[in-house]
Amino acid sequence: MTTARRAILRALENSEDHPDALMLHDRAKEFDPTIAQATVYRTMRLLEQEGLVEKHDFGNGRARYEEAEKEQHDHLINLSTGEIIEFHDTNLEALKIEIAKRLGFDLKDHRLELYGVPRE
Amino acid sequence: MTTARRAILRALENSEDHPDALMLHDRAKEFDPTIAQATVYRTMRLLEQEGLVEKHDFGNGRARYEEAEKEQHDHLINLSTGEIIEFHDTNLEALKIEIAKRLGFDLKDHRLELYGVPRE
DNA sequence: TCAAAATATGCGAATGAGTTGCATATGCAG
DNA sequence: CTGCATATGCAACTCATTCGCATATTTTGA
Ligand SMILES: [Mn+2]
Ligand SMILES: [Mn+2]
Ligand SMILES: [Zn+2]
Ligand SMILES: [Zn+2]
Repeated sequence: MTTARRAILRALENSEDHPDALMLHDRAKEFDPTIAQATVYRTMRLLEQEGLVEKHDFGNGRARYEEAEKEQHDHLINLSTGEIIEFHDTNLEALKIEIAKRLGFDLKDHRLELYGVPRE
Repeated sequence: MTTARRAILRALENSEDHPDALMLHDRAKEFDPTIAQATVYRTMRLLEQEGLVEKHDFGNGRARYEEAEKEQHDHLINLSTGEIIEFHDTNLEALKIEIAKRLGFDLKDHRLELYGVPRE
């Protein structure tokens, strides 16, 4: 456990949004001003492999991250503002598993994003 | 409508899978041997913007394409083989719309991929 | 049918997120 | 403390995709 890693972990804990690696780099600098981007990339890869972090691709070119501990949820992206809204739906979870099963598979992972505009 | 574009369209029509730009380039060469990769990229971007093609990211680095649709479907990726299985579920479609509505949004787009391994 | 205007192409160079080699610095076990 | 294992910073690299530009093809419309 190094200074750089502690800085990144803290940056992550303090984040309520879904930051990308560059944002995390900036935020981690507050705790370790000399930290390099490469270290952020390496650390995020490590954390993801260890299952401590979830990596998302919301289609803006850069991967976005969040701590894995939270309860299972999916995301709705507000196309007007870019805001990311988290939601959880039990029926949906069950349905995903059931669909996989119907096709002869055990569901190991999934990706679900909804893109919408606010209802006027 | 140019020779290059016709070649790409034909390559796409003849494809039953979800080819990436490089695969399409190879396949299009059959109809226009001098076609350049840049043209494939440009044309796919155009087709996507026109809504004639759907672009997917199945997490292998390269974007995958298919004709915009036959009928609405989602994808299950067999993690053991990489095979892509298409499926359609009415309940799921309805549920996605309903969830968006519940959150105060009109659903404009969505992305759903299931990743699974064959049940033993 | 033809020439000019409009568009698309091929090529190679550029981009940008992410990765990696390597010399140095840091962390940790003894 | 010391020594070895591991992580870091930096710069160079990768790889998919985009772009500039000179040239070629298509389209327009007289
Ligand atoms: Mn989820
Ligand atoms: Mn779909
Ligand atoms: Zn989230
Ligand atoms: Zn498909």
